[in-house]
Amino acid sequence: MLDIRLLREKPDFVRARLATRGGDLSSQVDAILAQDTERRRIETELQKRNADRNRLSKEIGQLRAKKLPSAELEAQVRKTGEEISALTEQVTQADERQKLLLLNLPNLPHASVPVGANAEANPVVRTWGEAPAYPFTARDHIDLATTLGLIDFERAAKISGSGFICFTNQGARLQRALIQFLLDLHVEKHGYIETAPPFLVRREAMVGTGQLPKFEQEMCYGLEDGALYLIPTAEVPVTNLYREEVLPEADLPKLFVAHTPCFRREAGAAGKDTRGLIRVHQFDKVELVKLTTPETSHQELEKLTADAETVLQLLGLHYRTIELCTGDLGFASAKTYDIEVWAPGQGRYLEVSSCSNCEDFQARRMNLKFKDSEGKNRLCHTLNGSGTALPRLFVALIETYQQADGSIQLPEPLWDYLKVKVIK
RNA sequence: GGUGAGGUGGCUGAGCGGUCGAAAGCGGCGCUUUGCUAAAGCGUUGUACCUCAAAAGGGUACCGAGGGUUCGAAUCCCUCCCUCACCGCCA
Repeated sequence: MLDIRLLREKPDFVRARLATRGGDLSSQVDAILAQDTERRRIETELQKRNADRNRLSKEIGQLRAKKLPSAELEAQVRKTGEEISALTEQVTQADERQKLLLLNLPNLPHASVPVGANAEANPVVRTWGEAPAYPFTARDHIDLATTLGLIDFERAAKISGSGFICFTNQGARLQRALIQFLLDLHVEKHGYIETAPPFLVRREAMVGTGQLPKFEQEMCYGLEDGALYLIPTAEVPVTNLYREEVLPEADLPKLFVAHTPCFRREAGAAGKDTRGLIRVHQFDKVELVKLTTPETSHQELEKLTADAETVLQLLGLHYRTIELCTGDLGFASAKTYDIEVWAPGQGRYLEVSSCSNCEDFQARRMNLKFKDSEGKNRLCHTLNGSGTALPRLFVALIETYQQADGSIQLPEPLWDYLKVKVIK
């Protein structure tokens, strides 16, 4: 959510920044400003009426204390009370309209973000390693996993439908080993605090991080009773942990790592990546979240991205890091790096991590603040990034380390976790 | 799921339906005293929003949330949320 004061004071700046995302956001800005003017007009009127009532009621109290008649004033206040009820209703409605409009407006891209129309304009900021070459035709993960008995696609679909997978045997062990490896890495080497948050959250939490209200249909699973939502990412519960709190500045930055399942409808992606485990409705992910001051957030984003990249470096997986241009930026993000790992069996890069600085966009929605050195309460900045998504890491890993005989020669960091060096 | 207790300012903790944004204590900040510290004394100390060109000033709201009663609600009534305790059930 953007600061309404910024919209009021620099509407042209906001319009210009939003325009770089593409689409018609200017008319939304106009609608918000009109609504804001109207809201303030009614609110000021209401406050005057309230002041009247307070004053008159006090007078009535004084008259009564002196046993003097007060019926006339009482009639007057009763009338004022009716006006107040009507105005209060109007203010509530105006507030709600304005809030809804603001909640549906995306974040401003950071000034450093390259301007571009879509994903084609995303610059590659660095590349690590090289795509491995094979003296045989590289097989894809579906082939490998099925042959080795690592994943049971058919039976998962039988019980849950398409888009669900079941890791089995060494496949399940490999995923568990990866989770353990990732958590240990981020806790022990990168200084994150491990958290194991709820997988079901209230609506407010989803609104706080920006999944709602805009993406209700496309993205999220809600429970029938409407009270709780299945998290699409650990970003939701973890970023919201300190919502509605004022943190001491000395506590920042706060660094969290969490392993959770993620549940996604993927309604907007029908027909894409339907086979295999590239795009599924439920997957595991190790997520990194930071709560910082505005002064350090962009530097923390660089570190967070580097922390995620370390995963791929340690596992010896070729990857590239791209920066999302303005047209490809997510709703809540001011700046995002995507990390894409090479999948030899696919012959393409797969997004395994998306590292974003949401600046104060989420913090304003969730009322997350810190007390600065001068004692003023200011909004925190929030960041998140995958460290990393499990299924796609799994894909890249087995496709990269496949041998001619279809076995998987695991990289050294996983040996202790999996207790074997080769999956065959 | 059942029963009971309770949710007040940074914390502890008062609060008869009117003068309560809220006593008192602690903590924080400032000043005085002091060579320094300690101690003491005095003062000050919430958030959001509206108004104002800005500051100053003025105003409104907020005592878990939302409704209701009333001329007037922290105070009375209802619903919900949450916390704590005990019981039941359960991984």
